[in-house]
Amino acid sequence: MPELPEVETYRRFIDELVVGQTIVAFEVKDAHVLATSEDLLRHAVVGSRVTGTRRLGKNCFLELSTGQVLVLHFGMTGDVGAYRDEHDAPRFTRVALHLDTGLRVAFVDPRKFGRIRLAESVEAYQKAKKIGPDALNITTEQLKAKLSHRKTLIKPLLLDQSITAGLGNWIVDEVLFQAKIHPERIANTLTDAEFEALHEAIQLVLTTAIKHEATYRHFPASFLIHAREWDDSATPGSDKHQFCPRHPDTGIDKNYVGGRATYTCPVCQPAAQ
DNA sequence: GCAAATGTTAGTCG
DNA sequence: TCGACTAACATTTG
Repeated sequence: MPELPEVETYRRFIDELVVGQTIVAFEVKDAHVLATSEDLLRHAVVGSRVTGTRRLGKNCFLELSTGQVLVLHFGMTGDVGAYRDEHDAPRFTRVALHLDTGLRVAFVDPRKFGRIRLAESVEAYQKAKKIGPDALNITTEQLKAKLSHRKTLIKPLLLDQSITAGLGNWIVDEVLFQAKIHPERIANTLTDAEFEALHEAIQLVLTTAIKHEATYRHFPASFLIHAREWDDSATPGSDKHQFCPRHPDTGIDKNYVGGRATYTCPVCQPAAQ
């Protein structure tokens, strides 16, 4: 789940629950998700107050009263939850922050690709990890500057967090569909008009997804996402929602681009020459 | 039982 | 050293 809109939704959830609160315990149920040592994390976090939250791409930050930040990355299957009693802890809770109010905030991650770490600041982390501008803030000019000299496929470039941060697999498919650009187009063949369309589509898809709190089935019917098999309303193998929203007679193609499942409309997104 | 999965990154090869 | 590509990570779900 966690691409930019999900992470923004998690951030808002965390912001409401923990800003102003003091963390009284740092409970580790599975140290696999820790990218900073447990001792160091506990030392930084316990007794600190959370002064604010931030987000950059798919990373969520809790700003601590010590000046440091706790960085949450949710991997492929990360989520957040809140509970009060141990027996209500969500399944796959890996780490829990215990607040002075008695509430516990859970970092939930079945597949354990997510990570929790400590950083000196959001900016330091961004620099160290070479994370590009957030996809909601990048301008058409910046996008063009980073892509127009590249000789490789556009889709893997859009997934590269150092170019712009926050776009994941389904969002890139949706963006390319909305911008009517084939995912295997070579980046340096895009026209100015296509860069404009790309930028506009990024804004459209992200703001729409955040507005619906990343609940896919509430997205407009004009979105390609309804063709993805993991949409609740489309069972694998069925032909429900398998057609282009703009061309009811045209089936959506599924392919692999850069090793990732990729959905396209053959009419809207003509193949690269 | 088998296939697929929303992300990242280390390693390899030119 | 950089760019491009692939495999691997760990586990659940359909």
